[in-house]
Amino acid sequence: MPTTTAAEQRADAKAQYNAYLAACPSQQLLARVSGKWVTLVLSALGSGPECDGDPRPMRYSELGRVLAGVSPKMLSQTLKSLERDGLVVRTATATVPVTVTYELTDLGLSLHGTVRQLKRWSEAHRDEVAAHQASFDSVR
Amino acid sequence: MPTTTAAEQRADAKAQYNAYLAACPSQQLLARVSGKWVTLVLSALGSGPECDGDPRPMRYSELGRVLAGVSPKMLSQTLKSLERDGLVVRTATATVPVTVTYELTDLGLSLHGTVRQLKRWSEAHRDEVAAHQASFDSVR
DNA sequence: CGGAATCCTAAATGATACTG
DNA sequence: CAGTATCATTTAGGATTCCG
Repeated sequence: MPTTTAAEQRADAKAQYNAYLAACPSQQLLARVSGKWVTLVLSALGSGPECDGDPRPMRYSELGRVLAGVSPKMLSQTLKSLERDGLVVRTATATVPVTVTYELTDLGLSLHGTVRQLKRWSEAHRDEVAAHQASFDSVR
Repeated sequence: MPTTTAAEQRADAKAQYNAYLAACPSQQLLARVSGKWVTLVLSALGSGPECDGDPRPMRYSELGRVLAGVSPKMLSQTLKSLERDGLVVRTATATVPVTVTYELTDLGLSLHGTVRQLKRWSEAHRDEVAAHQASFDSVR
């Protein structure tokens, strides 16, 4: 029996996939940055709780309140990854109950600008997309 | 036994989350549009296989080749959702083995422009992010 | 208050085989 | 060629509990 079957093909596909990622390396960063909570946190820190204000530092619990429904786990996780990427800074003040605030860095602000564009696109074309969906579904 | 425990709290969280989505409705579209394969397909159709060319129609199998590693399932699924959203058009020609091509619509092109910006951001700041990650990790 | 650790569920994703 | 159907797996996400 030849050794050329499923295992090889799988390895091959992986290799090709990695080759594609190597060709478009930004996809990896893009993927990391496109996460659900990443966008939301970025949005909150960049636009304030009202979704359209100015960037300002926010506390952990405040973020938790604004992004209602987020579990502490996801919030920590997201904030930590953003801090690791240098998009936010964490500031801990040693008051009696500890006070921790998160704020966008310049890098984070620049990304927020881009994300904001994507958000604007979403807002601008939401009706159009919805209309397409409706007509598509009605045919089915 | 009171009926106020896990189930209620879960429902409550859901409700709050929905409330937040209602406040920022574009997040839904944003989330749909930020999917891994969505970005990749959009990229391929918008920039050609080389990742930096011009938009042009591509065949199903060609997309499968370019996005090496994608399963037929994910490819179909992604293409169908994009078609449903009105971002791509599917054209089937009744040749002997069927020929099917996918192409960006104007709407899809406009999104591709925005995604391209995000990609550019990723490319431009990749080193910076990597540096931040490295220094962050070295402290830990 | 701000998180870390643990356990668990559901959804996304993928491999594979089969059909028009 | 262009998919669909099914099953296995990975992973994201979330509830809960405890620590500094």
